[in-house]
Amino acid sequence: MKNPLGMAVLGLLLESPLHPHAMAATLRERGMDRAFKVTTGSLYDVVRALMREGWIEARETVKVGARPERTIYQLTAAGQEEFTRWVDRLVREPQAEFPKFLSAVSYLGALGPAGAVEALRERAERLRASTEEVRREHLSALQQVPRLFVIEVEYAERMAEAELGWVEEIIGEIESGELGWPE
Amino acid sequence: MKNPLGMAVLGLLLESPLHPHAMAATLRERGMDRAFKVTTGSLYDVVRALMREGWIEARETVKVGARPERTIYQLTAAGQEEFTRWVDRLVREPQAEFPKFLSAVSYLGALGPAGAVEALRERAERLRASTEEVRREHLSALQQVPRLFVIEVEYAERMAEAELGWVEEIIGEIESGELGWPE
DNA sequence: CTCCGATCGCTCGGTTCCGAGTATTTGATG
DNA sequence: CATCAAATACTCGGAACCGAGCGATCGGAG
Repeated sequence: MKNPLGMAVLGLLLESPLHPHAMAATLRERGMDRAFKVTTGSLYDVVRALMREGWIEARETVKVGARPERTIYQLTAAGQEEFTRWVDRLVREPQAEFPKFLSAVSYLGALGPAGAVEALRERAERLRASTEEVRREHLSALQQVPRLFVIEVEYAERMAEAELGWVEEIIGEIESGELGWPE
Repeated sequence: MKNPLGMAVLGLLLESPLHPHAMAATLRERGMDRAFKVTTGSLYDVVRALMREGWIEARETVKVGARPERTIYQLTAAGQEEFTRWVDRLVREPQAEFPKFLSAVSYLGALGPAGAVEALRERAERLRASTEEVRREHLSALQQVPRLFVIEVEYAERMAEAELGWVEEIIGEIESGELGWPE
């Protein structure tokens, strides 16, 4: 049980029992698919794993018309505890992450000064566009729910700003020649 | 071919032909295992995939004593091109990433104000310790190689600082009551 | 010279991931 | 009322991932 989507499922079931499809729909509605990778295949795997661990249980299986059955799951007492432990652990312990940009920057030299500037500029542009959109949605979300419920967006925005700042700075240093280009 | 480890392999082979085990060793020596997830199993899978794509080729298979054979791989012309394209693409196009902390922050509310502060404090502490260590290694690396070759560490440090700053700020806002705790 | 731990180099196979596919129903449109 | 896109709900199997394990060699301590 390492997939954070499992945590998201527990978090949702804390509110009310749901069937997997509804979980995915709810996560997307609330924009939580920015924080959790919500893919249908993984979702059903994760739900099965949560069952194995005894953190959730099937409540009923409903059949409406000739559609596929919906199995509705609910949290167990163990699942409630686990949810809190899970959140706590992930907040407490920084995990080694491997963002793709970090990999790419390791080989920035391969692009040559001009190529690097060009590519970084485009990244900066895209970064500005997407944070602009996030900010807009964030603002409108704040009209409807308390700040604590969308606090992760503040974190995401802050990190995006930091990245953008760094990218712009490096562009400047390449252009000014301050960042030497050996070999 | 999505695994960034493939890009790392191409990057290494740009310098000289190597066998997989040597690739892993080199990546670790240079501290690149902070930017790439280097696991032996995946490495051999990735090398096979690069072969399939025609970006690398087996150069020779050497047998020393009764040890397992070492197959030495080298870059093809197509592989060289692909390497640059790969770096360029990852620099240009921000990818949706799902850091675990972002997931956890989405459910920060579950910890309650006191629990959240406690957990965030510990994270801050660990963050400070690990960045301190990275900074030390970075400084000593700079004595030996040009800045461009370890530029990714500057990025990592910047991002770590941003995260730490945010965490400390939120701790403050929880304690001051500025961040309300509904429900 | 004989252990023993470290290093060398790779394979194996169980898990996890995940998108394409399937099959139905609902709702809107002309 | 016929049609078609969107929503409903899940299954399936190939691909990717990755750590434990394996069998050998080397270097040094006693």
